[in-house]
Amino acid sequence: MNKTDIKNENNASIKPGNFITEIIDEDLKTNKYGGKVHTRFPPEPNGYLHIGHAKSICLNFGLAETYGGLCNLRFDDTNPTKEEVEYVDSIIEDLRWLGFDWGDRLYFASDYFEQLFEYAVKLIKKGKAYVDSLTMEEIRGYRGTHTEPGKESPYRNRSAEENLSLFERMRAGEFKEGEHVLRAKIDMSSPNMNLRDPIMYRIRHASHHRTDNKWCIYPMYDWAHGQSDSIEGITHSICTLEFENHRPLYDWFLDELEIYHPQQIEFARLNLSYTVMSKRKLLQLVEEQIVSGWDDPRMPTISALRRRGYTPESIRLFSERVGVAKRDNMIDVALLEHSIREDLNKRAMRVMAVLKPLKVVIENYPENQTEELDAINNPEDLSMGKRRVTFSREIFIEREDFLEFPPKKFFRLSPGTEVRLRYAYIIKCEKVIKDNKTGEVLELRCTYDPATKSGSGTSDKKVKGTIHWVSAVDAIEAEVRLYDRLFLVEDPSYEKEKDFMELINPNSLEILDTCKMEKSLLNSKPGDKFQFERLGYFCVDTVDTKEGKFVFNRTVPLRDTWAKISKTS
RNA sequence: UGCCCCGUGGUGUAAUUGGCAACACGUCUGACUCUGGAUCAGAAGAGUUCAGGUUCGAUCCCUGACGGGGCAGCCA
Repeated sequence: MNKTDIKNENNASIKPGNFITEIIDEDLKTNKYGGKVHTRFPPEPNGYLHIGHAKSICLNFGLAETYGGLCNLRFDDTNPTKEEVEYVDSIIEDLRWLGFDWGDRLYFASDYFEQLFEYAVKLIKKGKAYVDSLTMEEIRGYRGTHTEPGKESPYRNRSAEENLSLFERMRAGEFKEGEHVLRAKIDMSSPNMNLRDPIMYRIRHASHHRTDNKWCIYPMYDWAHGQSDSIEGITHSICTLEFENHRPLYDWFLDELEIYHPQQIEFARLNLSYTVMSKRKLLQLVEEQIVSGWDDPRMPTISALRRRGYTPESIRLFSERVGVAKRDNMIDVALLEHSIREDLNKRAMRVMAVLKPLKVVIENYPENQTEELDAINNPEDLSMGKRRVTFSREIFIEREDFLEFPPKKFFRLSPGTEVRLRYAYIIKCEKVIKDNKTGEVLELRCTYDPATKSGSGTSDKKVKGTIHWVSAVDAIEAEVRLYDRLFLVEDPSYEKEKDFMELINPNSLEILDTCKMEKSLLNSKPGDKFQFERLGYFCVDTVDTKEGKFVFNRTVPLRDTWAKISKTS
C-alpha cells in the first residue's frame, strides 16, 4: 500500500505526503522490509513530553497507522542519573490521552541490557571495541577538534582477552566511576566526531528505575539505540536532525554486528514561537518556580496544554498541519491557537460569564422579579439544546463593554445609547454612577425595553451591539486565570546577548477573582470546556478547583476584531 | 579552519519527479450575524538565496558563492 492507494480508498483522509512517506513508498515498492512498516517512539524519561514530542508521536504512530504497520513505545532509559519513574508515568499518560495505542509493545532499552552486553562482547572479540583507561579529561584531549584529527589512546591495542576480562570486571563492579569505559574502535581521525572511537559503556554506580542495582555499567545512546531498533524489528527509525551525524555510527554498529538493520531517518524538530522547547530549559522554569510545575498552563508540555483546555484532537490536527521536512522551522503559535478554536467552536457549550464585572441596575424592571430566558447551548450544533438563564433587575456586564466616552465604531454601551443583552432585552444607559474622588465608574443605571425580549418578535428595533451579562441574583463567583505567551520574543533561544530567562513575559498570568458566571456552570466538573460568549474558550481547572471554589483557565481567547480596530485607531 | 544537513510569500508545507508556483495559518476588504465569534465571498503577498551551466524549457539536475543549522558529554 502506498500513498496513492490510500487516496483511492478514502479520499477524506488523505494526508499530505512528505519526504519520509516518499522513502517508505520507495521501500515498499522495492520490498526492502518485506512490505512492513514498523516505527517507534523512543522518549527518554527525564522530563515531560511537550508539543514538539507530539509532532514526533503523531508522525511515528501516524505513519504506522497509514501504512497498516505498528509503532512501539520504547523508553530510552540508559542514564539512571537523570531518569525517574515519575517521567515514565507522565509520558504514558500523555500518550494515552493523545489517543495512541501501542498494544503490548511497551519496551525499555533497559530490557535489552543483557543482549547489549553480549553484542559488546562480540565486538570486543572481533577487535572492534576496547576498554580505555584514560580519564575523562584525557579522552577529551585525545579526541581532537573539528579541524585537528584525534590521537589514538595508548590502551587502544589491548588484546581481546584483556579487553574481555576488563569489561567483565567493569560489569562486576570492580572499578570506580570513570576508571574505564568501553569504546568502539573506529577511526580517531574521522572528520565525523562520532566516529572517533565513541564510548559505548560508562561505569555508573547508580540504581536504575527498572533494573535497580543489577548493573553498574550503562550503554550510551548510540550504542543502545540502533541495537534496540534492530531487536524490535523497526523498519524506519525516525529521529530529529541533530542525530544526522550519528547515522554513520548507527550503521557501523549494525554492520559490524551483522544483525538486522533498520534505517534512521532524520526530520526537523518543531519550534513554536514565544516559547522554549528544550527539556533542560523547561526543567529550569519548573525548578526556579517561574511556573507552578510541568503542567502549568503556560508551558508547552502536553500535560500543560491538557490542563489549559486543549483537546487531543486539536493537538493531532496541529501536528498534521505543521508538516514534516528537514529545514529548521518556527511555527507561529497562532496555528496552534487556530487548531484549538476550530475544534472547540464545534463542540464547546456556550455560556455567559463576566470577567471584570460592572453592576447594572435596570430601573424600570420590577424589584424582586426574575424570569428565565432561553439560551442556545451551541449555535454550531443545535442538537446540544438550550438552557435557561436568569434575568433580574440587577445584572453584571463586562467593564470593557461600557465606555463613558466612546470612540467611533464602538458598538457597546455608553451614556444614552442602547445595546442588546444577549438572549434578553435591549437596554439603554441612563445614568453613570461614579466615585467622586477617583472618577471610577461604580454602577450603571439603565432602562430596558420590554418589547425587545429575545425571540418574541414584538419589536423590530435594531442595535449595533450585543453584550453578555450575568444576573446578580444567582451568579456564581469564580476565579479565572488568563494566560499570555511565556516569553516576550518569538525565539527566546535565538537571542545571543540575553539568556532566555531574561526574556520571560512578566505578565503571562493574570488572575481575576471576582468573576461572575451564570448558574448553569454550577454543575460543571474539572476539565469541562466552555466558550464564554464573546470572550474565549475556558475550562475548569483540574488542579485548583475545589468544592465551592471554581477556577477556570482561559484556553484561548476568541478572535477579537474590535481589539484590532481600537488598537490601530 | 574540518565534516554533515538545509535555503520556495510574514510563517509552515506542496508542486504529478524537468512543463512558468498550490494549500494552510496570518494579514486586509466586503457580506451576514442577538457572540465585533463562527460562516461566506474576495484581495494583497513569492517568480523559488545569488551567479553560472545542462536543456526547447529548471523550484526540481550540475558547479560555485552566500546565508542558516548541527557536531569536540563518560547526555539523549
